[in-house]
Amino acid sequence: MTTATARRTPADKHDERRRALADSALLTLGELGYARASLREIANNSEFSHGVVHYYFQDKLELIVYCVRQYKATCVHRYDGVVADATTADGLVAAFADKLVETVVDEAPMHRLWYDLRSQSMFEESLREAVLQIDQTLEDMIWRVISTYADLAGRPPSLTPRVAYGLLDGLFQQALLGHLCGREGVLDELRTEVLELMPVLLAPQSGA
Amino acid sequence: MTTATARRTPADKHDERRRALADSALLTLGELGYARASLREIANNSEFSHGVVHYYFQDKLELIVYCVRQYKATCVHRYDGVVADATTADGLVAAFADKLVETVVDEAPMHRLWYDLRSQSMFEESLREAVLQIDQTLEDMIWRVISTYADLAGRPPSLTPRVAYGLLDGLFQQALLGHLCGREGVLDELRTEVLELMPVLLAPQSGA
DNA sequence: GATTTTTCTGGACAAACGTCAAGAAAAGTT
DNA sequence: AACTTTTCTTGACGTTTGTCCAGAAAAATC
Repeated sequence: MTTATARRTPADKHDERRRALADSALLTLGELGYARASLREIANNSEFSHGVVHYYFQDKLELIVYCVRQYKATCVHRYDGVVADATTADGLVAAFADKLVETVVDEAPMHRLWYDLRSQSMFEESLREAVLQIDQTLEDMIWRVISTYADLAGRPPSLTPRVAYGLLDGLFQQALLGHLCGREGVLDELRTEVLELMPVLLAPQSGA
Repeated sequence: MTTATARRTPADKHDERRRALADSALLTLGELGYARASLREIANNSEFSHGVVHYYFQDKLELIVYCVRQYKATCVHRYDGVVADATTADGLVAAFADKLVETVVDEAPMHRLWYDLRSQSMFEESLREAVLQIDQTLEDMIWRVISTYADLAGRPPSLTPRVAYGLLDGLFQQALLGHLCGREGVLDELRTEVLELMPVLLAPQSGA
C-alpha cells in the first residue's frame, strides 16, 4: 500500500470520481440544458449507472453546481494565451476577437448551459452564490484582457470592469444565439463588433 | 343577437379567452420560470381548471410561445414616452436611464422570464422563431431611443443597432441579476453606467 | 322551451422524475 | 483466505408531469 502507484488517498479517488462524473454530466447538460437533463440521462451518457449519482452527490442541485464550478475552472483561463502573447494593442484586440469567435463555435454547448444556469439563478436562489462567483471570475478574466490592452495602448480604460464585462457578454450572448440559430455572418459580425468596441473602452487618445 | 352588445364574433371571444389565459399564465411563468411552471400550477393561479389549457392551446409549448408574444406587445413600447417627451440629448439619456432602472425594479419577473426563454431557445429549436422576432423588436425599440438621442445631440450613432442593443442588454441583464440577488447599489450603478455609455454610442463630437 | 354548439370540469392515464435502499461486486485490510 | 470497507447496480417508491376524455355546465340557435 506504500508503493508508488498507491499515491492516491481514498479521498482523492472520491474527488476524482466526482470530477469524472461531472465531466460526463457536463456533456449531457450542454446538450439538453438544466431543466431537461435528468439524472438518468446524465448517467446513461456516462460509464455509470443512475444510482451512483447519489453516492457522490447529495442531490441533483449539488451535482449541477459542482459541474458549473468545474466548468468555470477550465473556462476562466481561455484568454490567458491571448494576453500573454500580445505585443501590440491592435494585435491583442485581433487575437481576442478571434478567440471569442472561436469560442462561440467550439464551446457553444457549454456557454448556452452557462446562460441557462444564470437565468435559472434568477428563479432559484440556491444557484445564485455559484453563479455570482463565476460571473465575478469571468469579469476578472475580461478585465485582464482590457487592462493589458490599456497598457499596450498607453491609454487607461474608460469604463469599470463590471461595465466592460457586461458589454462584451451582451455581444457574445447575441452572437451565440445567432450562431445556434444558424444565422449567416454572425461570426464575422462579432469579430468586427469587438474590433470596433475595444478602442471605445479606453480613454480618448490624448494627442489627437 | 344583432344587438350592440353582441359585437364580438365567437372567434373574437376565443381569442379573448386565450389572451386572458396567457395573461394569467405570465404571472406564474414570471414567478417560477419556464421549466418549473406546470400547466396545473398555471391553471391554479388562474380562474380556469387545468383541463381548459388544452382547449385553447394545442400543448404547453404553444401556450408559452403565445404568452411570450403577448408579453412582447406590452413591453416593446415601454420607452416610447421617453422618446416622445425628450427635448434635449442629456434629458433623454437621463429619462432613459431612469426608465431602465424602473424596469429592473417593477418588471423583474417578466424580464427574468424573457431571459429564461431566450436561453431555452438555445436548446429548443421550436422557441427560436419567436425569440428571434422578439429580440428584433427589442433591438428596434432600443434603436428608436438611440437614433432620437443622436438627432437631439446632432451626432450620428457610431454603432449598429445590433451592437447598441447587445451592449445595453448586457448591462441590463447584469443589473437584473444583481437586483434579484439583493446586491446593494446595483440600481444606481446601472443608472450611471448608462449615463456614461450613451455618449460613447455616438460619433465623437466634431468641434471639440 | 327544445336542441345544438360551445365551453369548461375533474378525474384518469402513462411516462418521467428525484430519491432511496438492499444487496452484489470490487477493493482494501489484516 | 477471511473479513471489512468502499463502490456500484438494480429495482422500487411516491410525485409530478403533459395529455386526454367523458360528461357536466353554459351559451347560442332555432
